[in-house]
Amino acid sequence: MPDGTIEPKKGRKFDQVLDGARTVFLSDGFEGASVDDIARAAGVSKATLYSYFPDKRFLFMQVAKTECQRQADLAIENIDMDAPIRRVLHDIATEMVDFMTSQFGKQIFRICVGESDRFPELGREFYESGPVMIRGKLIDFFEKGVARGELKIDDFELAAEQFHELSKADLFPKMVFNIVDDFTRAEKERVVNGAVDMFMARYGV
Amino acid sequence: MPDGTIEPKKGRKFDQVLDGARTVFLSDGFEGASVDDIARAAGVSKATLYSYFPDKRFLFMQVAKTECQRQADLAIENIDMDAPIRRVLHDIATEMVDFMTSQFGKQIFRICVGESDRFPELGREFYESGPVMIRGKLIDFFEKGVARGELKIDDFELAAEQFHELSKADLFPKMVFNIVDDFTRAEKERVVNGAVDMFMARYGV
DNA sequence: CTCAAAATGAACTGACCAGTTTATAAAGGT
DNA sequence: ACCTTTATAAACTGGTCAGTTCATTTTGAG
Repeated sequence: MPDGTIEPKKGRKFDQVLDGARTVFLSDGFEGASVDDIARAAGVSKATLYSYFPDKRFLFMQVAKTECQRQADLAIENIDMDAPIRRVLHDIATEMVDFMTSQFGKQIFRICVGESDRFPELGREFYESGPVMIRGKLIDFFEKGVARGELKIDDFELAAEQFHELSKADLFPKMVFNIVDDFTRAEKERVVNGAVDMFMARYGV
Repeated sequence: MPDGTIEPKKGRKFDQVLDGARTVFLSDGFEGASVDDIARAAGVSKATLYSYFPDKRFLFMQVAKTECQRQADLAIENIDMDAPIRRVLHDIATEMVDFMTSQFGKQIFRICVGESDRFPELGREFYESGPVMIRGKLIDFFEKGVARGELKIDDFELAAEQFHELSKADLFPKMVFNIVDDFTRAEKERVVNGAVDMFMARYGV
């Protein structure tokens, strides 16, 4: 039955393998995940898996790349850039915090950091599709603010990085060192509002 | 020749093993380091190693704990807390940046993050002896500033975390994702001064 | 129905590694 | 010199895992 959906890329079970790999890698990390586990999770034989992907590293890179792109696309386009400044900053910071504290955000960060010696290109991949993209969006927004005479910024790049970093205050270390697993909305709001206040105190006119 | 230095703790080669372990763990991570490598690096037989430490995990924890303590002690006591505010903030931020960008700081962070699922207690250990200690010092300092009427702070803990986070802007992601390995003094100064400016804009009277 | 491409499962290879054992050798204090 | 504690080298156990092979089965198109 060759109906509606076109076969996207490679063979029939390509995506199936990718899905299984995503699940297992995300929960066990790179070393922790065995290829047998992945094959089992994907509902596919090991031989089939190896007919699609040359080795474990390649499979891993593929998963990481795909997921990062997906998440970046997802998070970027639901913010009204024309709302009042404090509002926009608040929304962006909230978005970043929510991503960072999500199960996926946490795991992908952990893996990128943990494996970045083994996979130098993985770190770069993540950096480009995460921090760099966010910084770009922030700078665009700052430029509008300056044009409207509501902000005064000399070093745009630094300002963007500062805001990004501020939005992680307190939450990030607790998250990354496994002190706590989840935060309440109130805990996040405290940090987000703190970031907005600080940013406006420094760069508001 | 039982001369000057007293034997500090356990057997003669205890520290020798610890040193070798530190070297190898720091360069290869936990999984990456083989016990044979460690024994070789320590100039000690595997049997000797196992006569001092019950297993690899324990040895690793010992190394991590020792190193964290050493580094924390080292960094804390060369700042003149009674200098002008901006000066003190500048010095503290510089200290933090220098630690973070050091080979050791980078590696220990990478390992703590990468292994924090395998070793939940490791993350906490590092968190307590690093971020928590720094925050404490910062809060002490802020309180003096407020008492002198030079600062105005409502949420001290948040302010400390914000300053800590600000001091890593730009540098931290580049470091942690292996985009760059080293920063010039000027690159660090840019961020440190940015952190001080922002902090004072928000909390200065 | 037929046949070739795709998938299966299970066994297998080769490598690595944590931790143990053993027989042997070096220290070092008394 | 003696004897116990400590160290050594090397072999060995048992386990895991990436990647391969192959004989067999499933699938799906013409």
